Amino acid sequence: MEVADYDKHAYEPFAVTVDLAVLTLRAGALHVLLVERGQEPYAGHLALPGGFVQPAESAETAARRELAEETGLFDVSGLHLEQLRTYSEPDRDPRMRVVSVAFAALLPDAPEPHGGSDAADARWVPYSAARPLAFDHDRILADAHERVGAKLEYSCLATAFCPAEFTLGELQQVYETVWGTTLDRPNFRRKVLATPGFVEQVPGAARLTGGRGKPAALYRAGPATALHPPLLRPSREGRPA
Amino acid sequence: MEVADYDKHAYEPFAVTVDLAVLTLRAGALHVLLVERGQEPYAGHLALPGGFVQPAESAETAARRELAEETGLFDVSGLHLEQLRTYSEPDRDPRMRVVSVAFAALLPDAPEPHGGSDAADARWVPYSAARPLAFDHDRILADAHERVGAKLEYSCLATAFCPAEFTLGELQQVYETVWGTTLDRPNFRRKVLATPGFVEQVPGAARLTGGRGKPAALYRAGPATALHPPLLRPSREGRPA
DNA sequence: CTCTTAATAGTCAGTACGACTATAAAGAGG
DNA sequence: CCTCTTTATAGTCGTACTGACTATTAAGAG
Repeated sequence: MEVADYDKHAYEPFAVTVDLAVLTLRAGALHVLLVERGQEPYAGHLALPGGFVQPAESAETAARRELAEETGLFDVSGLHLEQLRTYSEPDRDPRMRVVSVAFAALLPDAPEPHGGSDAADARWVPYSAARPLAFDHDRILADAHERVGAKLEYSCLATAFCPAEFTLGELQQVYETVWGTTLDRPNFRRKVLATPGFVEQVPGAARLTGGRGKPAALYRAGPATALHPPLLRPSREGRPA
Repeated sequence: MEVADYDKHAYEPFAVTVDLAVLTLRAGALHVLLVERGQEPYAGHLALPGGFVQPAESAETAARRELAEETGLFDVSGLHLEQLRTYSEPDRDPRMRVVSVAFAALLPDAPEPHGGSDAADARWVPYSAARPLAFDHDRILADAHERVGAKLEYSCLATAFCPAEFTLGELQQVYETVWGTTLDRPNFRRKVLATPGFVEQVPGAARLTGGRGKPAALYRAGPATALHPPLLRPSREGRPA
């Protein structure tokens, strides 16, 4: 079949890429993985990592491949990768028509990327210092942040930011950092423990959080994926007067 | 600049399409707009309407254009159109590599589509009778249903299914139909009215819902877009024992 | 005129949540 | 060694929200 006949429409080829908003927590601050562009346009600017989708792979597969290439990680199979949305404005790349499928990825720890061939200069940048980015990546990054913040409310996604075993204080830090708020510690604890399957206590040991204070019990992620009822962000649009 | 040099990757062209899951409520049942395919593959099968993205338009623009063409509607500017996700599995179309950006659209009333040139046979089909569809459209439709059901929980989207003026009973029917549950009427009413900006009462008249019973007050959509706190679906994963 | 239907008003108990206080267990600094 | 600080954990209390109900009102059907 001739492609031009397809469903009575003209067939127009597009370049399809993936863009990755890879988020992690380092030293209590949200960081995003960025690469420095070496070519025009936006040479010297920071941009989200990404690349072309290959002929035989899906956008999800391409996203995992690019993630492995740019971070040097090899266990990309287990981590959380979420399709954000697709950006297709005709002028978003000045050179040609590029449709980009954006993903958000959440990493627990933050190894400094020892770039593969691809990303000699990929590095973690604090979220607050990430702008301005090349192309429409500012918007993609903002959308990723908003999506992750929203998903924390009604899913167990927060554990994706934590190592295999973590304390409730660390889990709370995830919420506080992504939401940019502070939470009441006893209330947070009560809420998390009251949600069946969110976290499970590791029987044996307790960990010293790195320094002072009473050692905290260790937990690992439970089998649940959704939070019922949700853990809502404070403030936003306030209560009815 | 030569496209093959773009960011050290090979440039591969893809066909980019939009697929539309257009939902409405007719006679208390969820319906979806489908077209009958005239060509192979899947000739004679039902499929979601859609088409190619043109060189100068975004996927959102293409979705609105296709929607106008396939339904014969002209006021597509005001209705709710939401990007679902992008489907890019390499073998989703047996003919060629097609990446499709899927949208969910919500229509208030349900005029029988008087097809433009494009969709001589576009028609409303009850959601329960919609499968099997061509390509991976079963999955797209299911994703659209799930997304719409989830958005009803925390957004004011339900009014998009209703005409400009509606009764609380009609609004409740939207929730019940999309969620496939029944809701307690007084509780639903209390919840909706307690959310500021969700609905506003039309001062003058009351409407007879079409037949029996006490006439209901008319409401129109308010300025709010989000529900705080959300209106959660019942059941799902039950309460902790 | 009565029955049915649907809208609206109101009650009540269980639960969740925000704000708060109290206690326990570690390190830091004298 | 003793105390202060820090962090984890336990518990309290009042308000708001929710689910399950009952009651009343206003229409059409027969």
